[in-house]
Amino acid sequence: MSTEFPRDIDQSKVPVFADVIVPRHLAKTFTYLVPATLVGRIKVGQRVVVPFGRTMLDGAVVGLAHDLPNGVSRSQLKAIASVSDGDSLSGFPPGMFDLSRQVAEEYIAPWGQCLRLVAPAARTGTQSKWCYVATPQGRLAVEQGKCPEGSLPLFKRIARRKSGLSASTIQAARQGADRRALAFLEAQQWILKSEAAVSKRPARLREQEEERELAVDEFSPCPAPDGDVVRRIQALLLAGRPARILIDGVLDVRVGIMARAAQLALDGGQSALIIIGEVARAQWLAQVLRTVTKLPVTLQTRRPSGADADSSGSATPKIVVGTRSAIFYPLRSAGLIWVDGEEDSAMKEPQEPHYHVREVAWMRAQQESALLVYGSAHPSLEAISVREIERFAQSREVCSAPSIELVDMSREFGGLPFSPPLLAALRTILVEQDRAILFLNRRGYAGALVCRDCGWVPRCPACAVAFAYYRESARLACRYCGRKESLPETCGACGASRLSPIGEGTERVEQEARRLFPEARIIRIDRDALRGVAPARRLWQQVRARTWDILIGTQVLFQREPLPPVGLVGIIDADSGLHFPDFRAAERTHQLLVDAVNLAKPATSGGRVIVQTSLPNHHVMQAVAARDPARFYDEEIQARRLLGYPPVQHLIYLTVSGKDRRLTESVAQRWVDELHKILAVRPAATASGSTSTQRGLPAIPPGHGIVVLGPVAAVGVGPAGMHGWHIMVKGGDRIAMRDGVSRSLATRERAYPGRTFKFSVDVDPVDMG
DNA sequence: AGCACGCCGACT
DNA sequence: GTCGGCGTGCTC
Repeated sequence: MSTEFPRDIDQSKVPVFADVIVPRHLAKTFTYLVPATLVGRIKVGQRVVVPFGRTMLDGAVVGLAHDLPNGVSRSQLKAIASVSDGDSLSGFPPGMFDLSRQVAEEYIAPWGQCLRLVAPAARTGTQSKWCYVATPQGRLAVEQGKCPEGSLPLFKRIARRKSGLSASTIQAARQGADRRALAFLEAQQWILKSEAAVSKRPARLREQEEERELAVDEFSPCPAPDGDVVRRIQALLLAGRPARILIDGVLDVRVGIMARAAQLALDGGQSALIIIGEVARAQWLAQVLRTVTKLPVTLQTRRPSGADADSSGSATPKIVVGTRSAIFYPLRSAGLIWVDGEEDSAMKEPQEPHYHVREVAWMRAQQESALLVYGSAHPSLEAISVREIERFAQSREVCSAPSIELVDMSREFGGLPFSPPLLAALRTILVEQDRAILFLNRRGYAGALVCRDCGWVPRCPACAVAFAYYRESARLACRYCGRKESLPETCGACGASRLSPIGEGTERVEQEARRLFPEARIIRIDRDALRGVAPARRLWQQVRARTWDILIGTQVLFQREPLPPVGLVGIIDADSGLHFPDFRAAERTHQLLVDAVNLAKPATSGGRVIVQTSLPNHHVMQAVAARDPARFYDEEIQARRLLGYPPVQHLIYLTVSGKDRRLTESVAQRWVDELHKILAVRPAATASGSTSTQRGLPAIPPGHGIVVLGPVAAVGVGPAGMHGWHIMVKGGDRIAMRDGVSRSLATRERAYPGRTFKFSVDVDPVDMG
């Protein structure tokens, strides 16, 4: 990818050629002539409309030159059609053009693709609501030769697309003849302007309806004390230098501080940008902030559309609450950027460019000299490991935390979902007419084997992640390095022979609860139960109305507004998430358990949490039971250091996909080979313990070796008939890895043009596989 | 990525 | 016979 710095040139010399990037998955730039009328206006960073193939595209100038680049002759060049301006001269909100370049470099994505993130979507993309379709009478008329010559090409262009041609595609291009042709065809009713097949309106309406239902009144954020945090925020906002702080605390405390911080920013004439993972949470938070601060709050849960986001950024300071893509929201002066729940996997964009809000927010904060706040009840290891970060632990008062007990499931109760202590606690709750939440960790379903007696799980000796269990082939395989093993007969820890797939038996929880407590009102909230809009709404209404005694739920419990605390939280299978084949399995489990614990009332009001686990000595369980997150973080960071995982080292996850399984594998293998050459790495085997030495390679400083793992077959993802192979690049030298992968990607795409193979890159992957 | 050109199966 | 599926190729 050509990511050389934009160059400006001596404007006095003409003619000038402009290098333009377009919003497509194309890594290269395209050269255009600068028309005499625009010579003064075309600068690097200028947004321009250019003819591209048969259409017009919204691109950006990334370079200027007096000479033609090699390989192109002047005759094939087209001229820039116009500059897009809007309120800002360049057509981009201030700083956003540079931000898009940083994102492109950091995440190894075509710059043009990143442009779409920062350019208000007025013309870019095919999101237009309108499209033109040919009418039957139009087709007939044209068949009969009634169509004038001038309008014929346009009609044919529209007619050949069954679902019609997007209005924006034509609109941008319609000048002179095309414009007249379009008007003529429409007047004759030979074409029809109609709403595009995928209309966004129903979704938007639904969201608004849901927003009205949100139970904001039940939530009262802790009023932010004029304590250390608020004073520090105030000082940092005034300092006008980029800074990062981490606020580690429960939601009601965070929201209190957030409201104060936003207020302080606005008092100082600056805006506040608040990012939160889930749409429903963003809606809830916007409502809460409106109520608490009495300030204007804009909700931005989708990419800015032309209507709302003017290109220069909003002139009056305001509070913007939004989901992931709102990190690119144009604001004139963002003094405060708050990423709430920075550890949420929703902070990672699943499509190209695979940016992470935690990092993009920092890029933006640096650019705008803003204060960046990461807020979380259980910060990621990445956030706590940021070298210069100031951390404020706003821990719950000890008295406001519930009492927590661990129940060792490895020695008791023969596979029943409820241990005697949990049963007893449930009975008490029902007698006292309080409520209980039974929490299930469904993530464990992903298929590992576990010993029913001691909780041991077979793991890959090299990667330390749980082996994935393949029932059909009766094998174990490592999702990271591809190592395969046959099924163990007996448990590797205790020698028992009761190994079975994780998750079996948890379906029985609801059944069993109903059998044991026939008089209790029991509802279940999980992905299956929430399928469909109407059932989901009904269920959430029931949850809010508290017409239940026992609520059985999975992670989806945390995706909405916070639930009112209950007397008892029972965590049925606390350790099942530990066995997910992901190096973050323990971290995720810790987060979930902390969230589950926070569903309970304070101990002073009788709040209890019962954690059922087969691994009571695991650092996650110990940290939760002791209400001491440091126990978890200290041990977890040690493990990451030992195994070379983030945040100590870095990962880049590569995927090759294609139709033919074997061919795709060989293409992936060649990519691995090339990465070895470019990165001068030892073969993966060396790093994982065996002893072969590669001759002629430079010595790698200890701790900074880069390893390349794979290719590993992808498991059942992607469209049917496609085969994916994953490669993982792992190492300490982030820049070298990024540059190497970037270069190798370019050669791969050159070596395999066309669509036979698709290459994708995910820097700092969050969910793998 | 889009969008068009070009080559093979089920329909007026 | 052609309408329309989606497999390659190109975009300054």
